[in-house]
Amino acid sequence: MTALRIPEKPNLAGLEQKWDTRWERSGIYHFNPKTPRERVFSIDTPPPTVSGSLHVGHVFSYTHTDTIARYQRMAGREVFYPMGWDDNGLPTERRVQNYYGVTCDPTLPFDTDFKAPDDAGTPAATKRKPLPISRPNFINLCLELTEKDEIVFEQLFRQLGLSVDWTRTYTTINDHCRRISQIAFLENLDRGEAYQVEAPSLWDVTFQTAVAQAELEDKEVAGAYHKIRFSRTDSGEAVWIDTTRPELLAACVALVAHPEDARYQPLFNKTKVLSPLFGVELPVYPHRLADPAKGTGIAMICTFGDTTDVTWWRELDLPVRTVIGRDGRFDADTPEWLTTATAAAAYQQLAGKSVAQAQQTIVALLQESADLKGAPRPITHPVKFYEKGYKPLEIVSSRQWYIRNGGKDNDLRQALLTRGNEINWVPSYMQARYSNWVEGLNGDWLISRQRFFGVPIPLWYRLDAQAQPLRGEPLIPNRDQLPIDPSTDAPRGFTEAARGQPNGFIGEVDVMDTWATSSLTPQIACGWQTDAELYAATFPMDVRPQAHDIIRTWLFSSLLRAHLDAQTAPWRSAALSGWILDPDRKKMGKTKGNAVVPNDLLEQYGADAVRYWAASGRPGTDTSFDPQQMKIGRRLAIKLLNASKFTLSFDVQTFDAQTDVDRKPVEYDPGKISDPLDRSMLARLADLVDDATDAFEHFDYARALERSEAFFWWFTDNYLELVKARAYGEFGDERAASARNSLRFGLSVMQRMFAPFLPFVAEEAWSWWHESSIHRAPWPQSAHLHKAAKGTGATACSVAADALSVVRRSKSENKRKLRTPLLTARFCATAATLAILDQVIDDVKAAGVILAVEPGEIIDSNEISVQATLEPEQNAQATC
RNA sequence: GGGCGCGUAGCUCAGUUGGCUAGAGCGCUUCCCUUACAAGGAAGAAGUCGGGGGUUCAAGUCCCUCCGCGCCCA
Repeated sequence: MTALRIPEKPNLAGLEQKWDTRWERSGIYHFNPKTPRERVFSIDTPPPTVSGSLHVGHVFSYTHTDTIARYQRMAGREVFYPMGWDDNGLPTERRVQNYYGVTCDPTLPFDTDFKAPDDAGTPAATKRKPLPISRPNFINLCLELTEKDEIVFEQLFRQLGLSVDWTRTYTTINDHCRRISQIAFLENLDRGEAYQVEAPSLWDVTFQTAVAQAELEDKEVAGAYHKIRFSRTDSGEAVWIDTTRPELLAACVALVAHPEDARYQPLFNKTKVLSPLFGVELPVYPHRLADPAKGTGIAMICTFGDTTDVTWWRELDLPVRTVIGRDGRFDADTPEWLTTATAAAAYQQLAGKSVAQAQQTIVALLQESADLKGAPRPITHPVKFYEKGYKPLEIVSSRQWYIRNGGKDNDLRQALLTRGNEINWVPSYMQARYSNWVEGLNGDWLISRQRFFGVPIPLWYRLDAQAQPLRGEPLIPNRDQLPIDPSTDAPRGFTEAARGQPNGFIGEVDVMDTWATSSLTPQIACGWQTDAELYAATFPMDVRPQAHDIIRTWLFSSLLRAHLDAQTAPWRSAALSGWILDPDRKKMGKTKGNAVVPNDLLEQYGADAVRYWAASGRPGTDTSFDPQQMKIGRRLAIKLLNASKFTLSFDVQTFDAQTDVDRKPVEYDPGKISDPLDRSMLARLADLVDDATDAFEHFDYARALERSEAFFWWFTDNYLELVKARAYGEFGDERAASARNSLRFGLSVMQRMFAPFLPFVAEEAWSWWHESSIHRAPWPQSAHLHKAAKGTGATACSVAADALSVVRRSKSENKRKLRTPLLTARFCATAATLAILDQVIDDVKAAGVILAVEPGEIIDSNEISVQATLEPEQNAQATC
C-alpha cells in the first residue's frame, strides 16, 4: 500500500507543467515497435500547417484523437501516436518570402556562404526589393523559420495534454519525408501510374503554378454577356453568339451549338463563319454540352476559356490557339493564325494586357466595328478559383506530371470505391462524401507545381546536341541517393559542368504538390521502405482522424497512394471531426479572421477544462465555441479532486491477494463490500463501464464522457452522501469497511474513466494513492464490478437516492436547512420498493437526518413519497 | 440542379433497434456556509420535439411532403 499524499486544499494550478514534465521523463507515451500488430493501435495524425498559428479548431479535433489514444492505451493496446508538421508548400513559401525579404530563383546556384538578410523579421524586409536566392538556400530559410514555429506548436500541444510520442515527430520537408515522397513517386513512375503530358491544365496566374481539381473553389463573380457578330462565309449573314469572355475572341477555334437546335442545323459542318476583327475562318460543330437556352444558343470555343472548352477541344479534335501566357497577360507577339494586317493590328492592341484590360479593349474595338450588339448584360456566375488564389484560374497548355487516380479509368475508380467500403467511417454518412468525390473525378491527379519549397520531382533529362531536353527518357536516381534536388545534384555519369550543355543534362524544375507528400503520412510515419519492423507493427493504421472538408484531398489521396502501393486501405477507420462555429454559427478558421487563440483559454480554464469542452463535441458534428462549457469542465475537474480527497480520507485495511485483478499495490478489497447499497452502486457502475467502453470502441468519446459525467455527479451527490455516516463508522467496523472499500473501488473506476478526458487532474488524484501513471493503468472492466456486486442489481441505490431526494424536497419546500432533522418519516411506495428501501434504510436515515422511520405505507405509485414531521422550530408538516 | 447533415426548454445539446408522464447542463427563481468541495449543495419554473400528412396498439424516433439553416459537389 502506497502512503497517501493528499494536499490540504487540492487545486488545478500548475498541474499541466508538473505532469507534462513527469510524463516526458518517464516516457509513458513512447511506442514500443516490438509489439505484435494486433496489440498495436496506430494513429495517422494530421500534420498541422506550421506557417499559421494554432487555434481552437486544432484544440478541438486533436483532443478528440487524444481521448481515443488514451482510452486505447488503457485498454491494453500499444499506441502509436506520432505528430507531424506540415511545413512544405505554398503557405511556408509566402511566409518566408515576407519574413526574410527574399524570392526564390531556381536557376541560381547554391550559395554555401549565404546569410539571411539583416532586416529579416522586420517590416523593412517586406518593403525593399526581394533578394533572389537559389532554391537550396531558400529551402534552408524555410527550414530555419518552420523550426521555430514547430517549437511553439509542440509547446501548446503538450500544454493541452496530447499523449503524443514526441520522439517520432516528422516534418513534411525533412530528409525523411522528401525521401519517402520521392521513392513513392518513382514507384508510381515504375508502375506507370505517374506520367507527364503536355495538356491544358488549370493555372493560377498569381502564383504561376498549375493546380489540381481538388484545389478548386467556385466563386460567384460579376461578369457580363456580350453579343458578338460572326458572319457566314457563304452568305455573309450574321451569326450572333453570347460570351462572357470576349477578350478571347482571337483564341476562338470554332463555334458550337446543340445537335438538336434547329436554328443552327444548317451551319453544322457545312458552312464556315468568320470572326469579327480578326477575320479567322472557323467551323461550326454540334455538341451536346452546348446549352440552347443560354444566350443565343450558339457559343464560341476558345482555347481555353473554361473547362467546357477543354472538353470541346478534346472531343471535337480542335487546334490549340493560346493567347494568354502564364503570367495571365496576352502574348506580345501576334499569333501566326492572324494573317491579315487588320487582324494583326487589332491583336497588337491586346498584346501585353491583362485579361481585364484586354476585355475593355476588345469591347471598344467591337463597338467601333459594330460587331457588338447592345450593351454588355451584367450577370453573376460561378467561376473557378484556386482555393488560395485571388484571380480566376486560366487554362493554359503546359507539360505537367500526373498520377492516375481513376478520373480517366473506370476500373481504378471502382477499385477505389471498393476500398472505401473497407473503411469504418465515423460518422458513417461521411463515406458518401468520399464516394461522391471519387464518382465525380474527371481527370488524373495533377501533382507538379511550378513552385520552390516542395519536394522536387527526382528526375533529370538528357539534352541532345542542340541542348533540347529528351523528356521521354528521364534519368532516374537510385533509391539510395534520395532525397535529391535535381537543380543542384547531378545525375550519375554527369558532372555539374554538363548541366544545360549540349549532350549534357538538365534537372526537372517542378516540385510536387504538398498533398503528394502528405498523402503519404502513413508511409512516412510507419517506416515504409526504411524500417520493416515498425512498418509491420503499425501499417495499415488503425485510424485516420481528420476534418471532413479535406476528404477530397488528404483522405482521398492517401487512400489512393496506399491502394497503388500496398493494395490496401491505409487505415481501418476514418474519424471525421466537425468544425468550431463562432457565436454567429460561422466556421471558425484563420482565413475567416474569427479564430480564437487557445493560449488564453488554457491559462484561464486549464487544459482539462478546455479538453472537456472539446470532447463534448460529437464526432463529425460542428460545435459552438462556448467558454461556458469550459467553466463546467473546470468545475468537474475540481470536483474530481475533492471527491478523491474525501474518499481517500478513510483508512482502509490493507490487504494483498490475487483476487484484485486490477493492480498492485492493492487499494481496496472488493471482498469486504457487503452492504446492498454498496453492491448496488457497483452494479450501476458496471453498466456505465459497459456503456462507455462500447462508446469508445466506436470512437464516440463524447458519449463516454457524457455518461461518465452523469454517473459521477450522481455518485457524489447521492451515493457519497448516503454512505458518509456509515463510512465514518456509525454502524460498526464491518459496515464501515464495506462503505470505504466500495468508495475506493468506485473512485478508482471513475478516475480511470475520466483519464482520457481530464488527463492532468486524473493523474494528480491517482498519484495520491498510486506510484505508476493512471495513463498506463488498465481500463475498468465491468466483470470486476459485477463480481464485487455479487448479483445485487442497480435498483437499491436508485431507491435510496429517490428516498433521500423526497426527504430533501420536504425540507427545501419548507425553506429549512437540509440538516434540519425529521422527527418522523413514513415512506410511501409500492410493496416491492419498500422492501428494497428497507435494505438501505440506515443510510437513508443518516443522510436525511431522520430520527425515526415509521413503517412504510403501500401505495400504487412508481414514485416514492414521504410523510415527514420536521423538527419543531416552526413545527412544519410536509407531505409530498 | 445533385448529394449529405441539421432543426428538441431562453442557450448548448442527449434521446440506441419505435415503448411508461420527453431528459441533462448552463441561465433563471427560492432556500442552505453541510465537517470532500460556496470554485459547493438542495429544490423549482420552463418544451405545439420546425409545419403538415401517413404507417402503427404506440412516433421526437419510421415513411411522404413542405419550410428554414449549414456543408460538399455541379
